Amino acid sequence: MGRSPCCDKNGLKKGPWTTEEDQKLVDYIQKNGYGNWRTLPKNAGLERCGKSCRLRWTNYLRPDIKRGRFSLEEEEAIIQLHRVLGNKWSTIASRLPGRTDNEIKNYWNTHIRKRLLRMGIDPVTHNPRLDLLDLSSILSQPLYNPSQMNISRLLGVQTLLNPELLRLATSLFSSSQRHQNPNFLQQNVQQNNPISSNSDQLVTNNQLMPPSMQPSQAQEFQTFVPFTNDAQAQFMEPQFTELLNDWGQCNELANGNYPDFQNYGYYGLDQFVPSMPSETSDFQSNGSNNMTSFTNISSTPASSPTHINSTSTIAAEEETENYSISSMLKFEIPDSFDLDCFM
DNA sequence: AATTTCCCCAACCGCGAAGTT
DNA sequence: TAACTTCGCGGTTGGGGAAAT
Repeated sequence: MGRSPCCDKNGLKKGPWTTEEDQKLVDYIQKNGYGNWRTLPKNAGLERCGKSCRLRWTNYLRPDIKRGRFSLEEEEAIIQLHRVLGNKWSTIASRLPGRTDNEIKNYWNTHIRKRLLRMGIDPVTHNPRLDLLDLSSILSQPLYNPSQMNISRLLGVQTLLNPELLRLATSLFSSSQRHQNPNFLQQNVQQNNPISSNSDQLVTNNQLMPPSMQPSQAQEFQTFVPFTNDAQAQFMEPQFTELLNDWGQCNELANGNYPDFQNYGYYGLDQFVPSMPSETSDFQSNGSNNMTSFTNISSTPASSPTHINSTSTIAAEEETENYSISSMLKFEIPDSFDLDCFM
């Protein structure tokens, strides 16, 4: 099918809309509706193309548009929906009453996406970024051969690799294991939530996460992240588990109390927040699984990545935002881990 | 105070899908 | 079935304000 211009552009105005134009458009639509965008501008007395009128109406003038900042709940919903839907902005917008696809897209690109990148998370896949560490090259090296593994070698490696990168590798490996096993997702979802058994169902069930989310709904949202420590461990190759054990010992030797992270996967890594001493981190013990854990608290600056922008208001804003993201993605990069160079 | 740089977001553009003739 | 029209989506741009220098 041949493309056709949306309208005759000769003499048609472009650029920002004036209040007079807005009023004309609103008045016309209130009286006549918006059946035919092509003929609408002429009938409404506007020197704009129909496309411009439609955009102005749907993105700005529509009476049901919500104004102002995105709430925490909305932000969480966007991230969760984006995880499943990708850049389907219109579909995402349909789950967020009062928000337009354009608004959500802008918010994603200017706020959420940047923060995910800063946290070392690929905003497309929602997984830790592969370019942070070429895991395959590591695993293909003789180092990966357990028979050749020893602490001294690992210590040598540590001079080349940031421990946090190694931690990322752990989660990446676990994630790749999950993808190689087609039953993994369903198994885990069923383990976590016997009601919902596939991601489509999850999306359908989450039209919009309400501001005051019920526990059951919260659980349903959480199943978007279908990783559990047990299941994670189940799919880890024994050799790699051994490798992780060694790494754990290695870190223990080097840094002191380093928890054994053989049971940590993508989901559980947030509880294994860095051995980096953090004066403001809330250190606590998780009695349910005997694993030492840190919990991120929104009021703990150290839980956030290093701020590029030092403005206090923005910093405070990001504290909350980072908490929002990290608490959902169950993944975090420590303050001292400079990711900017990877961006 | 002036200039530069950075960032946000409203608006535009190009394309494909769906509908119509 | 093909040609054409309309609509809607996602990516991109650039004007303007805020922040930094």
